[in-house]
Amino acid sequence: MNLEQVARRAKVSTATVSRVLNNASVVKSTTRARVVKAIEELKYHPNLHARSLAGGKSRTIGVIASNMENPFFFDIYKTIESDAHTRGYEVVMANTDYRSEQLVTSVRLMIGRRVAGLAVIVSEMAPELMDELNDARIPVVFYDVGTPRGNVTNIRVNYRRGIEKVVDYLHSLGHRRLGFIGHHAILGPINERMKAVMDAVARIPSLEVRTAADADTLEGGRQAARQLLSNGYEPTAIICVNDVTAVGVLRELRERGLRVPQDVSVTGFDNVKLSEFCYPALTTVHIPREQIGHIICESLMSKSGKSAVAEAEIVIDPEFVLRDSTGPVPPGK
Amino acid sequence: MNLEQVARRAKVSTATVSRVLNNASVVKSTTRARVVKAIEELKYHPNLHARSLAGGKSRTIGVIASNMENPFFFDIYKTIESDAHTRGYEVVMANTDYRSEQLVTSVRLMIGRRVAGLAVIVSEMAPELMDELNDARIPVVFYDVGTPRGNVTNIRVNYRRGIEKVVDYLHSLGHRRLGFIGHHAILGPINERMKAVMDAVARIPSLEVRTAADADTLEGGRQAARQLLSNGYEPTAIICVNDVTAVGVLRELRERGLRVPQDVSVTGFDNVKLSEFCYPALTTVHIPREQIGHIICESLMSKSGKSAVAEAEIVIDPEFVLRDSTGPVPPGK
DNA sequence: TGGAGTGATGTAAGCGCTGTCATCGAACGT
DNA sequence: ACGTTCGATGACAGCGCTTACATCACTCCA
Repeated sequence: MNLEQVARRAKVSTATVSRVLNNASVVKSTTRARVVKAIEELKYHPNLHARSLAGGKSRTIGVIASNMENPFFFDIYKTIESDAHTRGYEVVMANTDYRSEQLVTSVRLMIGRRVAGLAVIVSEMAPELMDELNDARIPVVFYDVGTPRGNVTNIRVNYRRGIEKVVDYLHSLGHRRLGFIGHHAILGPINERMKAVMDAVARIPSLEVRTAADADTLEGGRQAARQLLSNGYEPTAIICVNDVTAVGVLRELRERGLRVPQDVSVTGFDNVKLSEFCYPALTTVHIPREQIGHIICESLMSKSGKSAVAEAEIVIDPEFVLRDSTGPVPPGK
Repeated sequence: MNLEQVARRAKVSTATVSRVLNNASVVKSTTRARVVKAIEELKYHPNLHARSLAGGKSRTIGVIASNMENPFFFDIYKTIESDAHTRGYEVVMANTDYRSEQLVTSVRLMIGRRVAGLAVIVSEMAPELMDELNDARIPVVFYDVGTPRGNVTNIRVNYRRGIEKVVDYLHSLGHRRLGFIGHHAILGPINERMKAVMDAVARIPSLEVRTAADADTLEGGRQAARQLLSNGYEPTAIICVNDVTAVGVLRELRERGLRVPQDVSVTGFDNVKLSEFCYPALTTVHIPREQIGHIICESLMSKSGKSAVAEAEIVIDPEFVLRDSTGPVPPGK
């Protein structure tokens, strides 16, 4: 079922059918009606591949994230999708699961699809891959990628400020022995986030911190908590890299008979919906996901218009959110 | 950057480049090396649209779900994706957000992309849309769509059995006044699931039930609970259509000072990871999402091979999972 | 009355691939 | 020495669209 058959049935040329499909106003209304009728009768659906190929544009934007299971990323995705739709764009998503080969595959897939723009929401990305993307002349927006290269917009969260707020608050409650739970991608002193944590703690001499890591899933958080508490270390407060992980930690503590916040305080990061709904509700740091989604989409759209916009860095300041999972250090600890 | 330029640089024909790209073994290794070199030097990425168009196949399968935010659907999606990848297929996803126009749009988009197969994981679908899909000759697998039409495989969960197990268990604990929390799509006596609930309750004369609904989100569950409890009704047990909703209900009960399970019992459905991690851990019904994902993928693959396989219905029997959110009816209730 | 202007439609050349068929040189058997 | 076979490669016709550009029938005004 193709354009030509529709054209034949409506007794017009393929160009006219194409014009009808693309809402060109030049078509006479009686002709248009004939064409529409033929389309319906034949149950015709335009071939999007042919369209993209012939038109030289795909009207599609790609979103690559490291873990769509985490509602934080999904919220960003949803905003992008909604914004894109209102502008007549489609969105294709790819999940990398924190695997760098998967990231390479996904990026190439997006290039192959000739997406009109690409949002990359992963914490780590090889410089060569950034170059590859840059050479493909695809407008790109990074979220939270350490050191971007090329003509891209990079959106960063001031993680440092966020973590400082958390550390300061815990310190004000009298906590001294802290735990930090991250995930593979960010553990290691090279990582910006990891450094932020270490620096925030180092500012206050009386503070001590140990770290543990796993993927940012419920189960991962639990495993990491187990690991953190396994070698006799008894933190009075545990800082988590995000809310999902924190919920996993909450469970492990419960299982060990440790009450939150009476025995141990726990903090999350992101302020996803779940952080309000778990028990106890998490003290966390809000990151405005919708705003991030809007910025990404807008930036992508403006870039695909002009040829070469100067690269930009956008920094977002997170807000501290006080809930029920934090409390004063237990007496005698 | 296209095939021709690569061919020119490697001093071969476009056909040979194409053969290299598609791993045809007929190419002499020295020629292959020249081509690979040219591809790398030019940073060439094949245009997937052209490939699909010329090849007449897309090696892509589509997945449409009503709410990817719910980990239940996402788990199915992930399994499909992983299975598809091992077979060299790509996956594109679409989220309908329970909106029927969005479903129509998504289905047409998939047809337009000429996907090799399509999984539709939504509870409700207009018959005309099913016909449209059928006419497009795309292999389709439905999950949990009420009354499928055309040459499709339909995977159903024996919801009836699942809900009976829940109702029977609550009855055995002495509960009489029940609440059921669904979501828009399933409320209304026509719906299979709704009927299952009503029938399961009707079997036992002493039982009474009232219903409330909202979307299957944390917030939606909370709203629905509020609605259910707003008009003086005091159920001693609340059955939820899924786990996410149940976690929302848990929060509302906590806010009202009602203890679970001492004052009110709550049950979920699906047995997503979160159901173990929330507090209290949910008594629920397990639905094997990975199995469903595997079946979907396999069915799709086998269909795209043969021309017309007989339609099939696969029914999955759910299992009752006892945890901490259910207990005996409070004395005097 | 004739040419310019205009609105509606047709013609046809690609877009970047794949896949069929043709070609060509080398090795082989007789 | 000559036809045969075969492995390796090239030529080229599409796939189903979009989009200049051409065309054609009118209308309008000098």
